[in-house]
Amino acid sequence: MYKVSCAECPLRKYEIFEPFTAEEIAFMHSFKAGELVVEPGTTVMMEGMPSPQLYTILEGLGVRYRTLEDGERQVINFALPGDLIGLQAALMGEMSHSFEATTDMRLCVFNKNDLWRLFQHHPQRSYDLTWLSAVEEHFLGEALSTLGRRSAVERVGWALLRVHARLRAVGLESNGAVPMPWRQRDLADALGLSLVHTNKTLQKLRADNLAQWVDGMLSIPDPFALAQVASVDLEAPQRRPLI
Amino acid sequence: MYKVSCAECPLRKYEIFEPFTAEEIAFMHSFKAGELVVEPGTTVMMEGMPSPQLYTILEGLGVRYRTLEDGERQVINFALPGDLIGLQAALMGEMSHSFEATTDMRLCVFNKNDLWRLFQHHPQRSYDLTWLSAVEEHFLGEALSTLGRRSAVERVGWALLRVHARLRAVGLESNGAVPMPWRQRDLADALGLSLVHTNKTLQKLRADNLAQWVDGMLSIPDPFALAQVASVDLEAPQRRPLI
DNA sequence: CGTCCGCTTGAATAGTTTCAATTGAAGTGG
DNA sequence: CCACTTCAATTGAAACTATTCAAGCGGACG
Repeated sequence: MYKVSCAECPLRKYEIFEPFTAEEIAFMHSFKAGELVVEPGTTVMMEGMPSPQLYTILEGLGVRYRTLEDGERQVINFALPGDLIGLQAALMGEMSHSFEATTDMRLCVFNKNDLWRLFQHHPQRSYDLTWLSAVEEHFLGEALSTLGRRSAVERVGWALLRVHARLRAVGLESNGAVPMPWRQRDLADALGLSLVHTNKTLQKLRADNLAQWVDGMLSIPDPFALAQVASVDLEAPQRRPLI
Repeated sequence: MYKVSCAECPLRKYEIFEPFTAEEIAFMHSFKAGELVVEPGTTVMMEGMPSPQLYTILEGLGVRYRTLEDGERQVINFALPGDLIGLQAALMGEMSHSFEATTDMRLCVFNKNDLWRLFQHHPQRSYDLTWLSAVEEHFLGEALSTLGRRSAVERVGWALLRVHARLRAVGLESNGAVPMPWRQRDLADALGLSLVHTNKTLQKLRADNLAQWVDGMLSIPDPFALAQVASVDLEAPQRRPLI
């Protein structure tokens, strides 16, 4: 664990919209407690457990999931750089889902005690935090409709389009492809489908050249065509990292 | 539209935990813009539309839902007294779901412009708002796992238990029964099941005397038995109204 | 070289949807 | 006051989608 310059911290992204005051920059330095580097497969936060800390993903990809009574797993969503992890634990006392790193990951660590300090002295930042929470709620609502009312092809197509767009938004696209390090098992658990059926659906999309997901890389030759097949509205607002 | 005494406003519930200062009470009076009374079936907020206002349900029951491209409807959740409606529109600019009153309803109206004032001058209240948002996220996660990984009996059982508990929590239980004014169609759309299958599942639960939902009233003779059948963890945290 | 893991395949099964039609209660207009 | 419409709940049967079970394949790794 070591301190890094604020320039490397995603909090800096704010500057695009509104420059920081000297006081604010000083505050953020004090807010950031350090960094955490973890290996693939590491469970960073566990459902039901309290956590004294709050994280922002600096680098790497992960997955948020819940475990059901019968041992089944429901993936809540995939986590990308810029995502905030552990707000629930900070506010509610304990996490309602687990968080696991899928690749090597570098996290920016904040102390949950400092959160209250943020609310007291930085209304703009706390407003943004609430905004972030509202955005999360929005995307969960979208996921809910997908699981509730869509066929396998639509679910898989929707998930690939969303993940692709988000990875592009955080600048992880190269040569028209984005990293997709998760397993078919993860996608199946995210979409409420069996592994077998997810596999067959992926093959269908691959055969029609609508989406290529091979060797941990995903490319979507024609997003509009895939959106058509998956009945997805491409115009829907995309998530953008804030903190 | 007319002003009501603060004693009638749910914001007053805070006093249970922490007395208001004179300044805060004055602030809340200024925050509350008035009241809105609507009839059953009224769409209070529409997905995709901005809204200059923010509501708290004082009385009555409603439903939050999204409409999909193909016209299908996904119920996000059922809304009870104490629930905050329209935070998304206030923060993100537009609603990601619609809100409709199921029964006669009385709403407390706030102006979205005042929200920023809240964040600036009342850190405790804005913290609570974020907390509320985190709780909402928690319950959406629970709904997501239910739709993704559970059978029809489990879904229906889960929904009935949750709604029952929430209605009880806001004091709407009488003679062991709570009001359940929604239609089988609404429940089906909430659970991602067909109407026919929802109907047959309800009948099964009724036959086994696990849940009686007739004439708009719901009673659950033995919650533990139902929780058993539905593989639901009764110990899971319940939502409590905050604002 | 053997084991593990992720991906793939086929066949049988089960759960859920869709279609089509009926009932009863409540509301509407002549 | 009675036909007529409407809406929610209900039923049965047929069709289908997705799950489960079971097995095989290939690459990675010790």
